[in-house]
Amino acid sequence: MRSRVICNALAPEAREALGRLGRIQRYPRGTTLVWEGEDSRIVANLLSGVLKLSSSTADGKEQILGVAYPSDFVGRLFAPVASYRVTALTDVEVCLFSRTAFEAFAREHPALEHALLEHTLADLDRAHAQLLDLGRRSASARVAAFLLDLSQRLAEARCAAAGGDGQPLDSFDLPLDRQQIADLTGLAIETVSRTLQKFHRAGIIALAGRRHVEIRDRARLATIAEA
Amino acid sequence: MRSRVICNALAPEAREALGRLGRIQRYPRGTTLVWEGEDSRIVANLLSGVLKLSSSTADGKEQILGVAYPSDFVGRLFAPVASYRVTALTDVEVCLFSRTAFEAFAREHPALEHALLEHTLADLDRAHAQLLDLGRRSASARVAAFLLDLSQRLAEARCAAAGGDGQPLDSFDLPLDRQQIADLTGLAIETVSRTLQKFHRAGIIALAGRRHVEIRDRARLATIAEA
DNA sequence: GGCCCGCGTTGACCGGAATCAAGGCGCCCG
DNA sequence: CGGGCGCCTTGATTCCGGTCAACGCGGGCC
Repeated sequence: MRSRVICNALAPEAREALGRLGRIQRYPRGTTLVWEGEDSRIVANLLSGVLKLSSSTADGKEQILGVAYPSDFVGRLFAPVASYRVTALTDVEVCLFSRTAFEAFAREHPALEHALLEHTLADLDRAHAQLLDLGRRSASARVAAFLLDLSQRLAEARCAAAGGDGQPLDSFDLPLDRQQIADLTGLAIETVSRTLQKFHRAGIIALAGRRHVEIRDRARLATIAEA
Repeated sequence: MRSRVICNALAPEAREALGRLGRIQRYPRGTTLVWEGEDSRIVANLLSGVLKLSSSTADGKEQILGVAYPSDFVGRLFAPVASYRVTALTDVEVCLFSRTAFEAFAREHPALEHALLEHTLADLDRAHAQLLDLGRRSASARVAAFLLDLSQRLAEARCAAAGGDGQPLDSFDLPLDRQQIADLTGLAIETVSRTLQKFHRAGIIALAGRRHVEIRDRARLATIAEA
């Protein structure tokens, strides 16, 4: 399996040239890096931490479109305005590029555009899965699917960073608070809370503190997520 | 504005070479070209007609992930299995390619991969808009948004084919029946029917026959779609 | 270590859309 | 032009999840 970091598609010298275009930047939890509707001037590679990509209705209800983990590429290439907001869910470290400079560089390096294409197709697959969830699944199924997806993606991010084995994690801290889980799953915060407690009482998961989760019965969770 | 057909990104000789890889094929309405979960062996360019891309839950509820119009590229590159079903909503004419042959050709032609990237990013934008709809909007807003989007995309497809001006159409035939609109908007068929009748009684649209729609008050429809 | 703020949980109630159940009627066929 | 099938509409009822409201409690801060 190839690395998930897009710049690894490049030869070492090209990678170094790209590195010179970018600059490392840190932001504290809660910072919004890009607002929906504003000029799309930057794109970024997420080095550490977790970002949310979100959009909202005119009357202020928010929907999280996706969550980015370390090694993910973030930003909308080839569009003058950003169509979603990008916010740090944890302290984050990103490698920022000027969108236009990055685009020009990509034009010169087909391998990079190829990697971006594969990455974007994977994002599209995830969006499709989320569409099925939001359109056709119950609250329980959505929360179960969220937990399973999170455990998988945290494991992948850890793998990309530290060379773990990519097996899903059974015990982890939620990078999202209850409201954010609600925004991701298209539910109300109370429904998220009730559903998590229901899983807890059923012995499917364990909850400790506000953020810690342990998956105790992955198979049952998967069954619930299917329906 | 560049053409929306991806092969127009190529120089004439390359376009001809690509043409030799593909073959034109017609299918009657209702044909499923690709099943979800089966080997992903083909990709295609839609020449005429309308396709739906859909996925379903274990218990059989369907969600339409997107609808493809003439000039759209369809299929999942770089994945061994198809993640969604592709079905003809009308009689269609497509230019079919072997997925692997197309991929190899794209590797040799960076301009094609670039066009595919832009196309995929546009698909992702549409999926994001649909996520906001399904997660956070009422039945009325979803149906209104569907009608507006359809009128826009039918106009674009007509533009790509016949050189129209790309202005949204106010009068058109629905390529989808009520059940398919329900599957696209994540609603029940009865809710779709009731909502359309409500718009009709309010004078926002006119309905004639089963398929014909005329948008009479686009501004009001847009307001409803926003909420 | 105690206090307090804000996130999370729980309960009561409500409402929008799903579901269940009949008809109506457009449209294709003979 | 008439019949009948299948799509569509309409109505009655249910129920899931949203909303409103109050309380609990974890964890940060003094």
